[in-house]
Amino acid sequence: MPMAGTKVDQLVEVLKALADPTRLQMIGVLKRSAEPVCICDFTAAFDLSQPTLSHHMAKLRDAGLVDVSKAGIWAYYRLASHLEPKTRALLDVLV
Amino acid sequence: MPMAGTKVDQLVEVLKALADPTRLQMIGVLKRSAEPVCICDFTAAFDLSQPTLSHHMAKLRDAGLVDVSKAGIWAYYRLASHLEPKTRALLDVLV
DNA sequence: GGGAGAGATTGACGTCGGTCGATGGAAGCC
DNA sequence: GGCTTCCATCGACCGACGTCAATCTCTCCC
Repeated sequence: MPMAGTKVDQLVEVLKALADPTRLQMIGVLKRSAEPVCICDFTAAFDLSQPTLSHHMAKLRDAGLVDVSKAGIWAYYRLASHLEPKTRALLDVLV
Repeated sequence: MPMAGTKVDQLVEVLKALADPTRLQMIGVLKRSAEPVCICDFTAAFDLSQPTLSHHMAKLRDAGLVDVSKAGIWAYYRLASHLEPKTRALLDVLV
């Protein structure tokens, strides 16, 4: 089943979203966490500015890897619930 | 088993090598092909210059994804035989 | 209303990455 | 030796990317 079902460009977009140390670790945190995570949790864990982390999270969101739900002041992020099978398998291998 | 065994940076290096349409398709060709493939085969398949394809192949080689063996004028590329389990699983998911 | 806090957006800067043309070997053939 | 072929390397160009400071938006609470 060689590259069947998913177009190359779409797969590349997911890979590019994951091909960054910060974003890969963010996805790892989200995948291991049962609870949604807010940006402020990441600013405490990573030594990066808040805009930078927000930018990384936007990349993950654009790639369809995470869902966000705003609750009051906070934005809660979690792993996307409707991941494609190939993307899901990819994350299972990676983190 | 969250991110166990492989350091994040090493994993990111592999992901960056795969996060390009040309290289992802090159890996697909190599993985599906029982025979080693030379650069000239890629120049026929892709609409890119020979230096560009050689550059992409070097990236795959630096990431440890492919092996090369020179025979006379030709350079034969194949999927690396000593892939890490996680990398192998990654390629099985992708292509 | 006014202040405070969380997060997104903007603008800027430096670096990295993909691409090409030109050049440089190395091997085979006349 | 001289020519051709395959591949790697170099230099250059340009767009994309990661990062930050500054600013904006929105919500909550006094």
